[in-house]
Amino acid sequence: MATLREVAELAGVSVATASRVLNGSAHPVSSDVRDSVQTAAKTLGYTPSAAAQALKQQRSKIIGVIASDILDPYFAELARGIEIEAAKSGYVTILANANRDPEQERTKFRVLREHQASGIVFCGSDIEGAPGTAELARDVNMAVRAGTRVVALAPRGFDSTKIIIDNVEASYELTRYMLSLGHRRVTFIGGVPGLTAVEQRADGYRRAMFEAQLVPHVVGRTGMRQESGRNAIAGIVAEGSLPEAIVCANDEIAVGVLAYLWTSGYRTPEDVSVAGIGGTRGGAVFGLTTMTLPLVELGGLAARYIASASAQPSVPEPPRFELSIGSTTAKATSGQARSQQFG
Amino acid sequence: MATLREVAELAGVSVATASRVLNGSAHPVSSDVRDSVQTAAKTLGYTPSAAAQALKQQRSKIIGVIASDILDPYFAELARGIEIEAAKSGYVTILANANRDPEQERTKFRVLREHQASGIVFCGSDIEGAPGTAELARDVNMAVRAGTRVVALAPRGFDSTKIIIDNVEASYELTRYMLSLGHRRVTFIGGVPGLTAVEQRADGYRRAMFEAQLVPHVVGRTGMRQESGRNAIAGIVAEGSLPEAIVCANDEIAVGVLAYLWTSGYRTPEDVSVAGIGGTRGGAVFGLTTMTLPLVELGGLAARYIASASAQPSVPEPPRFELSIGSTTAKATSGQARSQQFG
DNA sequence: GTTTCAGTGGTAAACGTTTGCCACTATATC
DNA sequence: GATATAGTGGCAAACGTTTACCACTGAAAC
Repeated sequence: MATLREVAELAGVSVATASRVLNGSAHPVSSDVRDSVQTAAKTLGYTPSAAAQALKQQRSKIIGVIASDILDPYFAELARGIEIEAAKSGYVTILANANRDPEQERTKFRVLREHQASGIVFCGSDIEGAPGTAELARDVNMAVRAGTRVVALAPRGFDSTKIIIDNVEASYELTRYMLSLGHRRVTFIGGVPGLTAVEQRADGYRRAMFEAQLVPHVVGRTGMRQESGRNAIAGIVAEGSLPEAIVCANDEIAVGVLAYLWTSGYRTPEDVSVAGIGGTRGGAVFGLTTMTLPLVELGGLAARYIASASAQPSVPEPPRFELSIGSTTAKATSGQARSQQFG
Repeated sequence: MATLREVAELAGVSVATASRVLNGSAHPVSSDVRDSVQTAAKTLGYTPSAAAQALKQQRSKIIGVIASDILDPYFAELARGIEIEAAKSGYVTILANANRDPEQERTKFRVLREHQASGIVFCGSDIEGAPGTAELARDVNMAVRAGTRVVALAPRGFDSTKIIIDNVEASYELTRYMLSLGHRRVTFIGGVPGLTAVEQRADGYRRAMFEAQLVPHVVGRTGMRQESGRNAIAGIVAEGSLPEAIVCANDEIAVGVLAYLWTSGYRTPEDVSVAGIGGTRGGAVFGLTTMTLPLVELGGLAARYIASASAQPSVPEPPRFELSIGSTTAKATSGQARSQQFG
């Protein structure tokens, strides 16, 4: 690999000048010298050493992403948004999966710092009382004070910049929509116990239910994946009663619920209305009613914040959830209300 | 951030010794000195500078991943496998999405090289005749000769190490399974035209059909996503005829097909058998019959090859597809054969 | 005819590691 | 007692950049 020195020699200038030409600097360089350096670089196929630059400048053009579960389209879309926007400013994205485990998050965070990442984005919220949470918070707070840009895209118990969507409102709105369709027996399904984002969504659901003077039912908190939804609804069906409507903790769970219902001979929305929260692309194919979020944009916001040249970039407003009505929800039928019994 | 020099001073030794203790070296160090260095490092919260290490050693512990589409679970699982295995050896994974565009792949490849990645993994095959393919091949071949480890997990027209699964056989086997169920009108759906992996799968399907003296039908080559499957089957239904069985170019397409069928009142496998290729987790929830591949392991293989300490690591055998029979395929019924007409 | 200054280019000192080489000690070998 | 050798530790030179500082030129300002 050609180095700056070789380019400088070929162009007949000093490395300083070559550096100034090749890696944008305020220092002026005459246009003929500039040209000769550029042709020399092209001839030699010069590639700057990111390592040397990082070492010298004490920061590298790296954005770290610590995701809860990259297999969940919600995070995959977020990661993609970050990557697209990062690439525009010449940043690369280091992806780390942490499985919602604070210990793993901490390890990944440390590694990211070793690589002098300019910024680190946490995708996914924390779990109340998970061991290692306090230590992670300590590390993050220290890094933030040291000038590393840390962004959380979900509720987190540390002092990072926060671009956080309103989970409570999302499920509140969605539940109210279900109620507005005439459903009364509305169940909330899924989620990881203690996961802040899920608790918030459950809270929004409960608030809407209480306001309508209905009893909330929260079940199947066995995870955030499609299987969880499948298992949860299987459990409900096994108990012999189907609610009129189901609000799922996320889209994946909702898709799992649909998969079970459809393969078991139930129909949506005739037998039961189902909705998700998240707005991933997967839901769209199933015509899922869901609270959507522009995920790619949200990721982009975080990347742009980190890549921003300004010393104190303004924190962007988080996007808002929007209700996207699909074909998995419909008005309650009188038959529905009578034929089934609420657990 | 504490540097090695600070640690060395606190421990009362030279930086050389500190380096030898903290970053594994063959040079022996007495255990008491070793201890004092380690405690000093702990006290100061020493974090090695990956940039400095990369600069000095001319390679950094980075594995680059160039994926076709990170939103496709197939690649997401692969990426996850790479990440898990990479992390075990202290490597970090840089993820780049290239949308199957050789120009983008080239850009990402260059950036990865700037960061002195030890290795780069291409996930996803190339598209015949796509502009920029030759230039990408030139760059890759140059990098390979320069000692960068490049691994392709799908058919590719450059001289990288290859860990490539047998796409032809996968669809051949799957098609034969469909035929063994008694189906005669078997259609192949989906895929990106010219995408090598898809062409291979289509070829395997055709071979099986020819052998059974049946006319192959390949349709709906509009992409690899769920939407593509949905649209393709919608088109087929609009033409008024449903095949007895459908082999999809990948699992995502198959799920899209199922989504359409189920939401349109068709039943699987009663009305039509559907199968995919890939073995992503998503398919499992729908009970999809599919040719599965241990994707996480496959990714791990690539990572392990790159992280290998040996100068000439042996190239691992690719895993083989295995038929996983779900609930979306069944024996042909006599009614099926008579009631419908093949386009 | 000075002085000032914008424009341009070079010199050299970092940045934080790793590692080849040398030096010293203590023990083993002849 | 001389010599080899294993064990241990330090010195200093890189690795490829960036950038503060200095130097020179020519034109503008006085």
